[in-house]
Amino acid sequence: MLKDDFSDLEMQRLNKLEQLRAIGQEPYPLRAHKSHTNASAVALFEKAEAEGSQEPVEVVLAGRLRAIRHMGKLSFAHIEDRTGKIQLLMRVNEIGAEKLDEFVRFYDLGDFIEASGQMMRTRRGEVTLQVQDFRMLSKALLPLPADKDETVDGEVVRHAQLTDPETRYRRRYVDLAVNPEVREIFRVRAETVKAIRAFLDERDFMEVETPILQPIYGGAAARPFTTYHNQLHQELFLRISFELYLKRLLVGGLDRVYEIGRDFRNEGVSFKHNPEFTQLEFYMAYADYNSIMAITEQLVAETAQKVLGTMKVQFGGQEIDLTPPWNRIQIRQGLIDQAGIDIHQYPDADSLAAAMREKGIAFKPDVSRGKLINTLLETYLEPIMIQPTFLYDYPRDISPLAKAKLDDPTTVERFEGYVGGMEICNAFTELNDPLDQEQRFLEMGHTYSEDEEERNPMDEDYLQAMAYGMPPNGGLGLGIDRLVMLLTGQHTLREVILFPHLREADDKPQEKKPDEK
RNA sequence: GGGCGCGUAGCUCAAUGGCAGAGCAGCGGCCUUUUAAGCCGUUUGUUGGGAGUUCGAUCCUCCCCGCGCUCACCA
Repeated sequence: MLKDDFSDLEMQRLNKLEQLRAIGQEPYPLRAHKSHTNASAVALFEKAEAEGSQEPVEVVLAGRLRAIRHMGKLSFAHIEDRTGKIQLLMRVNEIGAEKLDEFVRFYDLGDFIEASGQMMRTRRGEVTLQVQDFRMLSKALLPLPADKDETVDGEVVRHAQLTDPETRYRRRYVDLAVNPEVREIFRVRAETVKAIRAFLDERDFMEVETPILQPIYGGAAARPFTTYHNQLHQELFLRISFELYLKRLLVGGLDRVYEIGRDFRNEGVSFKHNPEFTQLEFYMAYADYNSIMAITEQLVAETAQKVLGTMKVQFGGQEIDLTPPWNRIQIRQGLIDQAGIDIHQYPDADSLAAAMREKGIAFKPDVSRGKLINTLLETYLEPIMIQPTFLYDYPRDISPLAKAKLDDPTTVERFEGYVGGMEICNAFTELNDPLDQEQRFLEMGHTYSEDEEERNPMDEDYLQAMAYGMPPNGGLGLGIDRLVMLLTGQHTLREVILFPHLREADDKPQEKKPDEK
């Protein structure tokens, strides 16, 4: 039972709850009767004040008790709702000794209360609700972390703030309840997604939903999560991307489609990787990677403007200017400049590997030319792309769904967008030639060994769809979580994902799982 | 998965191979304009879990759990 684990502190609160019931006060009443938000009550009072009105401003406010200061025959408190905090003043003159005593004895920080009365201004000038009556809306049995705010020269200084990351992520509700800046991050996140939708909707894109449980996964090089449908006796994969389904829709005449949703990748966790993450993908018929580049920088810049009111963000101690046009670096030229290697002089993996070895660059042996080039990108280019940059023209062998360049069959029309040294999007002129696509699938089958899980399986139905005719198109995948990191100045995905993945908390240490060795 | 670091009261953090502490929160008082309210008094704990060394372990050693950083992985 819940209360079996209660500490003395928590038992005290439970006692208070029972005492409230004993005097006929329901600690969890069915309904509240809040008439104003805290902010609107303040605004209402200030307006009346400005107009010199003598009419009392009567309101019913509700919120969570965040500060209590008892002073004998009166008590001050602050309650907080979604619009902020407001001070309550409870005087024995208005509410009577019995009611004041009730507040002192049975109400704790963290409780939700409702209070009615008239707005007034204290001697110190704070707009305050002078309480006529109040009641419990919800008794909190567990105490919230005891933070306290101090105002020094107008700056709010937080004391004893909840900072332990494990508590913050595992009990995000507590984190949100006591850390307003965390609530702000998720407000920005919600606004970001809203702005992206608006941007695409305005351009006649149609939002769609495609399968998350897929019989064949594809569209990215990643290991999938697997699951099983009991009735159908079918192995299923959680999608690693939306790509192949969205492009099928282009075949069906849906020229502009997008989806915002969750991808799942069974890989390591890091500051920029979470096993499930939110992705935007859109596909646009009759576009190519050049037009997608232009739309992408516009999308990100407009979103920042709408959400933050500026296209300049602070990230990693640097100011990043998202205003279009972004930098554009062709991979070959970028590597000539930064690594001193012209990849065109090394048409195969062996020769490129030799050149890299000569320069003392560490790399994994026995990988494709494309993967070697990718290593070069990560080493030489990624870290320096702080200001928004499109890196373009990728190796064909690591881009099986992108169309090759006319004058260079080893290179495809693909770009990735980097901001703050972090990849935020990936796009290409989509391959729409079914025979070429089939060839690519076959090549992937050779490039990756049978047991490599990021090997993309041949998707026969996708090929068939393409064989019916797919309009030329460009598509984009953009990591929403990473974009929100950028817009909120956070340096780990965990800060922008409400419930980030953590290892399972084990209350009974020493006990190994049965299947563990 | 590897390496490094961390885990002490509800929160933030001290401490020492020898009785485990402070502030806030809590509890009991005083207090009618406070706002980290103040003043007086007072309680907290399996020092993440287990084992070992030791007369004695929160401290040293080992194992386990969790978190963080980092490497690997991640077109």
